[in-house]
Amino acid sequence: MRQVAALAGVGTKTVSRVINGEPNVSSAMIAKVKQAADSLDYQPDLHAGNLRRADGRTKTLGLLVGSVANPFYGTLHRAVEEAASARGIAVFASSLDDDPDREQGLVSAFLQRRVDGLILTTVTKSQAYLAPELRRGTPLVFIDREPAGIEADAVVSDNAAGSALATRHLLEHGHRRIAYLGDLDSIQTARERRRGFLEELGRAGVATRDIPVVVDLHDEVAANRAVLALLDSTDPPTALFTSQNLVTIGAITALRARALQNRVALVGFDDISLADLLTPGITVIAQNPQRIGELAAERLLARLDGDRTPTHSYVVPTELIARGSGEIGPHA
Amino acid sequence: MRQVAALAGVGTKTVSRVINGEPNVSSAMIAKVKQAADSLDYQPDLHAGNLRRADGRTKTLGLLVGSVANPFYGTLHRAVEEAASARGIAVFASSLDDDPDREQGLVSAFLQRRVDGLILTTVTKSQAYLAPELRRGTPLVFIDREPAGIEADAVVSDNAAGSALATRHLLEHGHRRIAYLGDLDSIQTARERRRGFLEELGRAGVATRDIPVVVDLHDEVAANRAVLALLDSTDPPTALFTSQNLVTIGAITALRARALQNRVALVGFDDISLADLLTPGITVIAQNPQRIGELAAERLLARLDGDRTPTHSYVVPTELIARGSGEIGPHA
DNA sequence: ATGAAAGCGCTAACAT
DNA sequence: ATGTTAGCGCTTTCAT
Repeated sequence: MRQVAALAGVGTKTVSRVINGEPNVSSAMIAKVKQAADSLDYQPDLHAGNLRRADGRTKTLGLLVGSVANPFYGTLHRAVEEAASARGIAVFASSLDDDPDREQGLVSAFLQRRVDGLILTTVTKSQAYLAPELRRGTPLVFIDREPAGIEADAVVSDNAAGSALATRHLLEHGHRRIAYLGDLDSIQTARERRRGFLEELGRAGVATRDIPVVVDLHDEVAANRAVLALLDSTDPPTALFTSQNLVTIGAITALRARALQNRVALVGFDDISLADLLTPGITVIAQNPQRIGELAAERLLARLDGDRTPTHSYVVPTELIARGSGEIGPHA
Repeated sequence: MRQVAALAGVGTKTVSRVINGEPNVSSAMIAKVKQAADSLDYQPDLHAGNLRRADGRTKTLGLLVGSVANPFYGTLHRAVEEAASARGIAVFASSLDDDPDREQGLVSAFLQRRVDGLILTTVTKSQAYLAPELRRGTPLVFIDREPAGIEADAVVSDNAAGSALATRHLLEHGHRRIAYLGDLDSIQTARERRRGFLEELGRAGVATRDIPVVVDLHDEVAANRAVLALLDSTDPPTALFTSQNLVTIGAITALRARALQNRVALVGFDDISLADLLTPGITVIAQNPQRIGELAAERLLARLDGDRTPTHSYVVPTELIARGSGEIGPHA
C-alpha cells in the first residue's frame, strides 16, 4: 500500500479511501490511485485491515459438516456459499468424520482465523466448550443435530415426523409387519427416527413387541447382512423402513439377492440419487439440505447484523416421494 | 495476548514463545502462561502473527471448483482437505458455475485473504491475469482443465484416452454405428473427449462421415431429446457414447422411454452413483477425483516447500467399468 | 531464559 | 478533500 501511495504521490490514507470506496475523494485522485494499484498488481490485505477496523469482520465463515464428499452436505454447503458470497463472505469447509477431537481442532483452527461465525454439525457429546466464543459474540448455528450444553440457533430436519410419515405410508398400504433398520444408536438423529417409527406404530395400535428393530447399522455391508437375516427368518417382514442412505442401499442389494424387490415394500429415509431409475423406484423420505443450508446462513447473517432475539431451533420439513417400492402391498 | 501476559506476570514475547512452542522457555513459565491463556479463553490471532512473521504463511488455501454440490468435486475437495489438514492448513472452497466473472472475483477474494496457494478449475479463456500472483510466489495448481496463457502445474483426467477406451470397447463388441453425445464444445475437456472418440474410430478404420455426433448438450433434458431423436431416426445407432454425467442420465431415460435399454449399448464418461443397481448396469469410464485432489494438493504443498522444478501437467488415468450396458451387442 | 522496542499492512481519529 | 499519527495483535531483532 505504501508503494501504491508513493507511486501515485499521495498519502496512504487516500489509497485506503479509494480501495474501500469511501466518500470525499476527488475523481482525479481515484483515477490516479487506481492506476497505480493496477500497475503494481496491488491486492489489499483484508486481515491487516481487520486488525484495526471497528467491526473487525473478516468476511469469512466456517462450515463444519460430516464430510464434504457427502452429496447431502455438498448441497447444503452450496446453499450456504450462495448466501455468503452475496455478501462477499468466503466459506471455510471441513469434514468431521464423526471424530470429536477433530471437531474441536477444526473449531479452534477456524477461530484462530477469526471467522465471523460458524455453521456446524457436531459429533461431541456437549458443545459447552463453545460457550466462551458465543459470549464473545461469535454467532453459532448448529445444523443437522441440536446443540447440547449450550444455547444457540439450530436448523434440523424433522426426523421423527419424517419417520412417522414413512411408517404411516406403509401402514396405509396394509403392512403390519414392518422392520426397522437404523444407524448407530449413539447418533441423535438416528434415535429420533426410530422414535418416530415406534410412536407411529403405537398410534396405529400395532404391537411393537414383535416388530423387528435392528440398529447400529453404519454401512452398506452391515445393512445388507441384517436385511438378508430378516428375509431368511421364519416370519419375514412384509415391509422395510431404512433410516439412512447407506442402509437403504444395503437393503436394496439384499432384496435383489433374494429376488424380493417387487414383493417386499421399502421406504428409505434420505433421498438417493437415481432412485427413480431403479426398478422398482425407491420411495423415500427426502430431506431438504438446500433449505437447511439457506436457513442456517440466513440466521447466521441475521445474528451478524445484530439480531438479538432468543435462540430458536428451526425444523425443516421432510417429504415423502413415492416411486414404487413403498407402494407394494403385503400380499404381493 | 497482552492480557495473558499481564495475568501471568510475564512479557508478551514469553507468551508468544509458549503459544508457538518455541524452545528456551522454562517449564514453570510454560505452565503459568498456559493456565493464564486457558482462563481467559485466549485464541491467538493467526493473521496478526502472519503480518510480521518471516514466511507470512496463513496456512490457508483456496479451492475453486465447478460446484461444491457436485459429487465429483466433493470427492476431490475431500482429498485436498485431507492432505491440507495434515499440515494444519484450512481450505476455502467456492463454486464457479461456469461464470468467468465469478472466477476472477473469487480468486481476488482469496488473494485478499492471503491464501498460501490456489487449486482451481477454470472457466475463463485465459488465466494470464494470474501471472502477477504466480510471479509473487503464490503456487497455482490447475485441475480438470489445463491453464491457458500461463505456465503452471495441472492435474487432469486422461479425457482423450478414456474416450478412446470407451470407443474401443464398443467396437470390440461389434458396434460400427456409435453415436457420440457431447457437452458444450466451448469446454476444453468436452473437446478432448470428442477427439478421443473420433480418433479411435479412425484407428479402427470406421468412416466417421456417417457417425452421429451431437454436441452442446449441457443438461439432462437436452440429452434426452437428442437421444430420442437419434433412436427415432431411420438409421438409429446401435450404441451410444455419452461424454458426461447428465448426458448419460438423459440417455438412460430416453432408452427406457423407447424400451431399448437392453438393445442399444451405452457407455458413459464419468461414473454415476448406483450405476450398478440399474438394469442394465451402466458401463462407464470412471474418473478418479480423489486421485486428482490428492495429486493437486501434493504438488501445491511441494511448491510451498520450495520445489522449483519445471511445471508439469499430471494426467490421471481413467478406468472402464463394465456393468452391462456397454456389453450389449449390435444385433441384440 | 526472558523482555523491550520496532514494525508488519492497514484503518481510526484527528488534523489541515 | 487530503495527510499525519497512533495503534490493532502479533513476531522480529536485539538486549539483558
